[in-house]
Amino acid sequence: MSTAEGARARARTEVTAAIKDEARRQLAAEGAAKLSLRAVARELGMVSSALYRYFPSRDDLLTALIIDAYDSLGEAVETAHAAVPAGEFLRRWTVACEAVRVWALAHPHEYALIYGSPVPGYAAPATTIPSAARVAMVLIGVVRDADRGPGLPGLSLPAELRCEAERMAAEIAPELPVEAAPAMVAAWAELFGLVGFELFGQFEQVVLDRERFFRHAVTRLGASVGLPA
Amino acid sequence: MSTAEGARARARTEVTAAIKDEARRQLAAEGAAKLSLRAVARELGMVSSALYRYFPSRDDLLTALIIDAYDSLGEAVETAHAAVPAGEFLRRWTVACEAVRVWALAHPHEYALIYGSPVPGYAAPATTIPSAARVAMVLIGVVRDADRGPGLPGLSLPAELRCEAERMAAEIAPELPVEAAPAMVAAWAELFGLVGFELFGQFEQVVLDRERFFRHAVTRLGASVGLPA
DNA sequence: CACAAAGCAGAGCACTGCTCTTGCATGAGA
DNA sequence: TCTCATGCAAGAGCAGTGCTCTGCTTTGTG
Repeated sequence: MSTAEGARARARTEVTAAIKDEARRQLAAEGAAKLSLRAVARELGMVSSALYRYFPSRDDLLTALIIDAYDSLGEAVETAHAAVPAGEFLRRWTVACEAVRVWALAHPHEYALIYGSPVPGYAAPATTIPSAARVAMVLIGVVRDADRGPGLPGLSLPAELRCEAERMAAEIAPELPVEAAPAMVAAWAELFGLVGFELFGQFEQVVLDRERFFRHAVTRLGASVGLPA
Repeated sequence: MSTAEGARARARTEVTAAIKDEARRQLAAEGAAKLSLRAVARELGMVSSALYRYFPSRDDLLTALIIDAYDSLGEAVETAHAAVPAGEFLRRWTVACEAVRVWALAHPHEYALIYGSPVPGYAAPATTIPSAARVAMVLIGVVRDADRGPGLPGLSLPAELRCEAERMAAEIAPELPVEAAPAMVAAWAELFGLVGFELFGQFEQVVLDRERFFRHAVTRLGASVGLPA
């Protein structure tokens, strides 16, 4: 009665939030594979079956955590990027990329949840797409602004890819020059390739000064999508 | 007595191979998370506890499969690459990259096992390193040969990265020019970023003509490490 | 040929996700 | 204000998991 939604509904959202919090704690501590509904329930002082009133299955709980992780990463990147003056395109780009890396190092298990191998038999529902796209939107925004501003240098685009590039540009970033679309997607993949390799141990005994190397790589990446130095 | 190693040892290696084969079958069918020692034993007509005579734990079985997967991928890339004339550097590069993609699409679960998120609490032993390095060795070989041949164009290398680049070059590819080392590592990460994104669904509704896009991306990648067109 | 070692089966432990029934407390309408 | 339906938690139980321990049988070898 204290709120418009009624006491019952409010209690429900509170318990739901508490479950997600505890699940996130266990996720950070042990990883997605060891996330157990029973353990979450135990920690919250309830019985395991009670959790199924809030999440119909373990996968649904994971989906909720996935969306939260995408949003957490997206917000981190957006705020870091927003602190850079709009005219410094390359710095906007590198700062956004570095925010991805910093977030990933701070939340390795959540990163693995969203960018690692998908759980078998689990298909991420379409609900996750908007949250998942936030990082890409920031990167696209930088290139779009640079294109409107000083003008992007013409990127090469072989004839056989023209058709696909036009579709890509039309579908994901209508304001982007057609030539930039494939380069953007490739840069996007390299960014997460770099972060994933560092996080998942592939750089062990290969790259030691990770931060410096990463900064160099994303700077080159900015140039590869046509950002002026 | 029929062989030098003795009948007992031979039976042991045969059973070990049978276990790995069945495990690989289940891995391909259901993914690493659903690989169950009991199911493997059941399919082989033995009891679960008997498996522990061959693999001390589930993780040890996974390690064996990981090494096999790295070797399978490495061999696929090596043979595809060997079919290209030594002088066509860019084609050697793209063929090797495309072999990675083809293998990954044919063995998605094994790819996820070696390049996806690591199992929590599981650290890949150093035994896996030689097998894991085979793909990188092929790529390094192409750039090395191109450098000895027509000469690689000078890649830019900021002063602050010089030290790390020298260490990287010395440690992983002594014959490589120092300037090429960071570019190689970045290209390596992008290659697996691209393949991973396609395999793990990140390209859904973003890239449709995957093969064409991939070919374009790895061609650009070859140029980025200095290979002449 | 005898013996020790290797391999096997089976029971059992402590878990997991998930389902079903039962009983209780509480919020909402008469 | 009282009643009643609804939301929720509890607990037992099912089928499965990785892993261990105890005996028993097979088998290669000195």
